Amino acid sequence: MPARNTVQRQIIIDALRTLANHPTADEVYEAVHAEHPGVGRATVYRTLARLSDEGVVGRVRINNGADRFDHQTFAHYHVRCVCCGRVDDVMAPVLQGIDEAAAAVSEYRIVGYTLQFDGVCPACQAAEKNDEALTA
Amino acid sequence: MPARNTVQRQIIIDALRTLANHPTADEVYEAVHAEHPGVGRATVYRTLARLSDEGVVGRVRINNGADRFDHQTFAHYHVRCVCCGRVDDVMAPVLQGIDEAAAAVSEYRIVGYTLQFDGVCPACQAAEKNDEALTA
DNA sequence: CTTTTTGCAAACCCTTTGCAAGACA
DNA sequence: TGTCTTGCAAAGGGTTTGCAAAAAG
Repeated sequence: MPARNTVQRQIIIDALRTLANHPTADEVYEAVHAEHPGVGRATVYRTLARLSDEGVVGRVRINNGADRFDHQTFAHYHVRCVCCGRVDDVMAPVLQGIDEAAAAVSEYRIVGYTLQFDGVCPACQAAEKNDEALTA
Repeated sequence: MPARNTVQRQIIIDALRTLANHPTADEVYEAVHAEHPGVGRATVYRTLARLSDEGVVGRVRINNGADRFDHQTFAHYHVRCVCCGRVDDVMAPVLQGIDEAAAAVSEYRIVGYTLQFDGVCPACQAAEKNDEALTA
């Protein structure tokens, strides 16, 4: 059953294209709802889930945090700032043969993997330096 | 401030050693609470968090699911069954130089990464075969 | 006209928190 | 004793769900 081309679906796709930097479902909802107060939260969550199932958008799963959505769909990784929660792309070469390596030591049929980096973003690194200067 | 050696702490450590296969905090709570009804859920969550901060136990972060705890603390990966949610160890060699590779293409100071495999466990593979046989 | 989507609100899961009472060192 | 830890219950963040009304094909 192909997805119906509803007004809401298009609004949500457009919002995702407009919003930068991996918005959460709730951020998409806020943006959509601000412009179109009739659109409900459940619709945004349901539609984002469908879109990512269909491969129209990407879903970035974040440890201990809300999932984020990405209008880019090519394979790439993400890094999350442990200080401020910001998420950015990591354009590292995609790991080759890692599924096979896991399959070789497991009884599972491997269907995929998630790799997430944790780090400190430039802004928070700068803030750290300020703190040190003040403390010293 | 070193952790105090409370009765509850020891009970929780023992429960983790006894429980197999990466229990969630709530599963630890159920087990502990069954034996020691006086121990509350908050204590289990707080204590597990401390123990993993101290490196006494491992914490396995699961995408879209409860965190799991592991009395093994050496570095290894995990695979989660997309059908039943079961989590098992993946004793694949730990990736070398991956933090550096990410750091090379990012402005972030990389502090770590999380790698989680998704797959289908042996039991669910068998169940799939049964379904096919019935459908055919 | 049939089936899918929507919107709302309530429910859900997992986890954290405020606070007074209790336990440790 | 002074401080850390506990237990309870309530709140919190993020997401899903039941259902009747509305919209798509």
